[in-house]
Amino acid sequence: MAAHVDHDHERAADGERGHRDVGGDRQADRQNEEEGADGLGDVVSHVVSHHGLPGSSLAARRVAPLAFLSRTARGGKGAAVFERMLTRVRERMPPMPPCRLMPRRAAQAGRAQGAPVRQRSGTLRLRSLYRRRILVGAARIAFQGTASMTDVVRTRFAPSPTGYLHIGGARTALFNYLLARRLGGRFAVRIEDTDQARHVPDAEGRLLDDMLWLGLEWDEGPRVGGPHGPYHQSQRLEHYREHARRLLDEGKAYYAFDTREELEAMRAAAQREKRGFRYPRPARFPSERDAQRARAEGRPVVVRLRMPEQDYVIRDTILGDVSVRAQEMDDFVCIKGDGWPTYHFAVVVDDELMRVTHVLRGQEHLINTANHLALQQCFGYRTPVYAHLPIILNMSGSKMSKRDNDKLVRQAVRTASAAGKLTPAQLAEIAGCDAETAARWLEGDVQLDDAALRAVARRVGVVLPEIQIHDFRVSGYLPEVLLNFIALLGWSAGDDREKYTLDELCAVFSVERIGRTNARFDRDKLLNFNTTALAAAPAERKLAGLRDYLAVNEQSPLRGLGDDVLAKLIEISPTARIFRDIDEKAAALFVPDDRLEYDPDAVDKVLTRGDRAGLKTLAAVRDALARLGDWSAAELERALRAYSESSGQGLGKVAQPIRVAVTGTTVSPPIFDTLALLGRERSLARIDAALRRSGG
RNA sequence: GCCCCCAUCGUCUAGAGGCCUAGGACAUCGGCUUUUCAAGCCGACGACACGGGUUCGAAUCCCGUUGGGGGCGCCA
Repeated sequence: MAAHVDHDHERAADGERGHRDVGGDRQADRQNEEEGADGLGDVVSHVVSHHGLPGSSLAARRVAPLAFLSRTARGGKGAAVFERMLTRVRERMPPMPPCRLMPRRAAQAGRAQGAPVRQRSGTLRLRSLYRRRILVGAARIAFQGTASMTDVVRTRFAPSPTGYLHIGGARTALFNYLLARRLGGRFAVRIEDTDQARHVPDAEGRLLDDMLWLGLEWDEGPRVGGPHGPYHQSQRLEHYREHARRLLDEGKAYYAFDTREELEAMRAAAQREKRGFRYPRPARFPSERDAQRARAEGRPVVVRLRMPEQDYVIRDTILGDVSVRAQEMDDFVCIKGDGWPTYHFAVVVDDELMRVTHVLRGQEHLINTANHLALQQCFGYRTPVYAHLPIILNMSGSKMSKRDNDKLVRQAVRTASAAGKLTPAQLAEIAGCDAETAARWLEGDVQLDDAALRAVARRVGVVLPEIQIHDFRVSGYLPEVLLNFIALLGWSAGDDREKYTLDELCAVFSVERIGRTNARFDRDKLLNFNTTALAAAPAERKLAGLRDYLAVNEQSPLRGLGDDVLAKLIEISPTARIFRDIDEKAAALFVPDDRLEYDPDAVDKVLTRGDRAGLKTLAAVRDALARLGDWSAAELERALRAYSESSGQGLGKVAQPIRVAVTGTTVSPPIFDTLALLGRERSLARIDAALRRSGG
């Protein structure tokens, strides 16, 4: 039973593509033109179709040289050899009986009964062929063949403006940018602001600023315009309405009036019966008048696509062919109750209208693509080239998201509350919201906005890990380093090289070299990258970077310092990993003397502990310093080294008490520079204050 | 629950059936250096998830198991 033929889903074994009628016609035709009717693509699909049969590895071995030859196969004497080998491969491989797509379990049952069953998606076969690069030649043709042979390559980044740009989004943007640059095409940004409920004011500006900070400039989009605008979906509603109208008129879509509760109940029922949910399509579609009546009654009115009853094959450049069976497809909503389009609908309409040729996006969109193929089919639109990027996970293995930070802080707040250290009223005040919102946040019902979350985190002493691009800017990373690092998440050039500038990436990037496995975001490695880059960067770059860091760190005491001082700070911090290191190390130098805070642990460890040896040293050194004529770093070093030698203690024993006395902590730039920067008066005053405080 | 994708050191990865005793980078550990924090230098540890199959030969091709991830919205 497993292998019986279902005429609707019959697929000829010699490589006929499942989505022929999804705009695949044109695609297949053009490919054939490229390769010749009996070209490599044909052989490959032949092999792919039969790979499950014995002798397949033999076939693969035969195909390898064919692929190699394919470059010379179009004309010249290579063609004859190519043809001969082609024939031999075909003779060895009889066509496989047609079969239909089926779930894994049915396939297993079929195989057990000895039926010829092909693996459901064919992805594995394609993938393995890709891996051996047998297909690379063909893949390149397929990848460019869909559109780029006749059109200029156009990629887009289509973020939803709900906050800052995050790592995954940045990588998507970067890859789209690189592909456009590599193929001499254009890169557009489109704002997908179709969710009125979740509209976050200002989010778009922040997102775009983050992109610019990274150096990702777009050819078309907000702020710069372009020939296919407007580039905000909120300004394109006419297009969507028009398109929906078309589907409605042609009977390819229909009105539906279900409430959320009704839908929820249906889904729950499906779950209970252990089947996937599909919207129950009515036998007769509601009329325009029915829709008006429903509206008058206050019922929600949406437009659903009448999903064509067929399998879809997503031809993905990275993943290979991914099949989605008809029974998995649903009559999804195209137009929401508020009259705005859903993502699926808007994306298909806009990608066509904006002439997008290549779609690179996260793998979380992979299955959605089937919906898009269906819509393209209904409109008669062509299908862009798809490439779904592996997902970036955080180190714990889950998807990276802002929610993690929310959770982290919430947990800390609960602990603090339980210990009586934080009252609900205080929480609300810190977060800058009313008590009710604060309570709801504590329950996990809502998320705090960025500033509020930061404020609360600071209060409960939680150091937030960087998640969004902006976080890395605030921490003091170099944008070019972050970009370099992100590029390596899921992509490699195939050699041992790891350091690239954006221009260099443009030159070597290729979609074929994007991997299929999810990548974890390794902060330690990024830190190392930044450390190395910072050490190697010219002084001007570092100064500009530090300025940028200060621009987004309002509370830093280094703010407002002149370039000469900042340059000096950079000079005396040659081993800083991020700009925050410089900031934290030098901060104490720039707070007023009477506001200097002493770290009790530092005071205890360095000054008072062990019979107050540190204080004694400090007092002795103070007098030596006071006698100095020239308060320069060089002179200070000479004096302190001389003292350390004459007193028979290591320099550390001398430097640390001074350090704690003048900075309040055990960490600062080199002690000589620290003193020089602080100046004679303030240095001595701070030392005196420290001696007084500790009763020295 | 249903569907889909994925699988090489702890992490990112290289790997085109024989060049693999599996390469590089980060992390870790040990040593050196050292005025703090760092940084630097030298060295070590460390992986083909498991079970079948194909093949003279498998990290690589096939099947299965296990594990991980994603989707199942009037979010995108």
